[in-house]
Amino acid sequence: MTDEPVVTVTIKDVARLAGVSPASVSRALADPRQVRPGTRERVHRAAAALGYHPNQAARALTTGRTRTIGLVVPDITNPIFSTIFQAVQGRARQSGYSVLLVDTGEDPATEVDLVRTLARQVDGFLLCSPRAAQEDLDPFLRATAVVTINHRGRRVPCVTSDNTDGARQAAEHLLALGHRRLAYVAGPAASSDNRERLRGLRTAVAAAGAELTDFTAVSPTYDGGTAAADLVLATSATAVIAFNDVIALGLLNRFTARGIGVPQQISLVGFDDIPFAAMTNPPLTSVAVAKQQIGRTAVDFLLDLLDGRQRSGGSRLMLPTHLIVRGSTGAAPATFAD
Amino acid sequence: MTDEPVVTVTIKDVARLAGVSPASVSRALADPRQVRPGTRERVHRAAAALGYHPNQAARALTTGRTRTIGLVVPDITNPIFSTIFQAVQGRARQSGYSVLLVDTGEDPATEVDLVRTLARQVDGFLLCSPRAAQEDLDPFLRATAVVTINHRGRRVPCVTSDNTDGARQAAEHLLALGHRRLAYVAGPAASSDNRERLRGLRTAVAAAGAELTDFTAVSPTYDGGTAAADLVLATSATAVIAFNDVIALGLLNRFTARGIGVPQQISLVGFDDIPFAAMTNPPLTSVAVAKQQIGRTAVDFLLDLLDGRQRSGGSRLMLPTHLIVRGSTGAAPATFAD
DNA sequence: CCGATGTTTGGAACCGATTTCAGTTGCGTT
DNA sequence: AACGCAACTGAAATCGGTTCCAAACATCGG
Repeated sequence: MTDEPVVTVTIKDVARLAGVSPASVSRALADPRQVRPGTRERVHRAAAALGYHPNQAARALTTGRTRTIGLVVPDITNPIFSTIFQAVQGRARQSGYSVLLVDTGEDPATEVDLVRTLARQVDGFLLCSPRAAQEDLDPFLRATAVVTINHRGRRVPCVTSDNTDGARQAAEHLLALGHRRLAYVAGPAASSDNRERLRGLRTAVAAAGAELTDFTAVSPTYDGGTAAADLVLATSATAVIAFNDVIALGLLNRFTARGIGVPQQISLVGFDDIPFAAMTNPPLTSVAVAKQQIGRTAVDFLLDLLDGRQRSGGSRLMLPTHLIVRGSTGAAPATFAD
Repeated sequence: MTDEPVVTVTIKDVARLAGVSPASVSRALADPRQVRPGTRERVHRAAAALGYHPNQAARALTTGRTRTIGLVVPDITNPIFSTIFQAVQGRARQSGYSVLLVDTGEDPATEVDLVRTLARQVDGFLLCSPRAAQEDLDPFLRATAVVTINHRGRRVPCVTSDNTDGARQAAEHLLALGHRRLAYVAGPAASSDNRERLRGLRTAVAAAGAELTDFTAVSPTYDGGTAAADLVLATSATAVIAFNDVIALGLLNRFTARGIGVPQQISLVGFDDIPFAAMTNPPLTSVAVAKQQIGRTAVDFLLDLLDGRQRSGGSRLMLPTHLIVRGSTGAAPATFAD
């Protein structure tokens, strides 16, 4: 109807058109109960007519809130993180927040650097699977609200998955299939997910009197997986658990290329249950985590923190995991004695 | 060394410590040539000691620049877009810009809505594979700088891929393998990529006197692909080209589930060459696009626009594509006459 | 009808930077 | 030593909102 403004329309323009002061415009828009119905009406009409949208920078300056949250992930091309991003964005938007996505490229130094420079631009951070040491991040986080995802920090709200139990499920599944020698292709040492997964495996494997070897992948990526494949094959393991699905896909690809049958000769389990896990041949058995809920809850925790709300039970949540059995796991091959 | 500030440190704090005015601090930090070496030195020392980082909101208010760019994508879980994000973030960071990522969920209405509400918070947008109609977006973009990716707009800078040629390469590859009946599983109608790919196919197929059927996938996703698979099988096509790799993976999965041999019974080609394309069984033949360069160039174009620079040759770039032949394409099956 | 109370409202201060403008300083000339 | 010019610096205005404060107004009870 009216022409869209080419120049920016400010609160003063609205005030002038509505015949009130800027203060009243601000009030009418922020909390309608503070002004008389008639005034409110005129202000809203004027704002709509001019297509007024408050300047976020100006608002941020007085309120100290940017209405932006930073989501820090190691690698957005890993579907686990892009899925979490979607959940985070969805929930954030409901509360009028935007999401500044930060990809650290799996590099702890970059992570620290980016967090430092962005700390003033966001109201809070969602640190997803941080790779940097807690103490390197701490200084910058003192002034900024933080919720960690996939990482149990000391006094920081966090939402995590029950990795230990997920690992247990994976191990017991394999043990039940007759596997006695398992291998774990680990992820980043700084990842608490990784430590917990390893711990879960160790416990279950030890309880069954079986054997577990572990390697650390050069990186938690597809290439890291292909590179680790030969190391795994050099052991006599009949089943491999990978730190995540992306590594598992790398392993699978190299195994197939080497003519090693999966699961005939070696069984394979991943973590995260990314969509692609179901698309491979054979489809990948994987430990599913509640990606959507992780993202949503993390935002809720962060907003609680920002608004000074307290959670009964504290802002710490551990979500259950569950094993999804697909075609990449099968009975242990018959071996020549043992 | 010094304690990190718990309260925010402003330009005044630095000024006081350095014994100069806030104005000089601003100058010393923004453009060192404007102040005397001695002053500059004291200011820098003071800023470092206090761990001063300028408040972006305050800066944005005066300068009118937020130093943030918005990257709008249909679906960040599609690796093509997450890879582009990484390239964009990398280049943006070099110039001191942050990236606000916006996932529209493939929905044109959401896209328009998000662009509208965020237009004031970013210096410019990178519209990646927009699904909304140009005229719906236009009003908001009049006031904001825009570069489109994978979309040729009328008077908007853009960086695209040579889809027509990529499609031609794919078609000719298949024709050379003896296929005479091809099918195209299309993407969103609003996508100019889609239109160009279809056009490229039509031209090449027509020139060879072969046949092309096309369907539109319900959505350019894995599920869209699996759903389209049966439609494709209902035709007598011996080769399928999918709008993108994600659809192709869905097709592949359903074909395999139906016991249809790829490429023995049907050949399959995707677009984008996402990393997962190489991991499937058989690995997917795909038309590669220059994801990294697309992202980088788009940022360059946008920054040029923001800084009022002119590009010789205009800010329009079309990058070459090339077919990567893998295992999902093979000779057309021998048919009972034809 | 008046004072007390409560609700609306506008003026002005403020958030933390940048930038204009004018004043000060330093330096090279003559 | 005085002058002019350039380089440097600080005070103050400004960006566009929010919010405190006090004034204006309306409402109510006595």
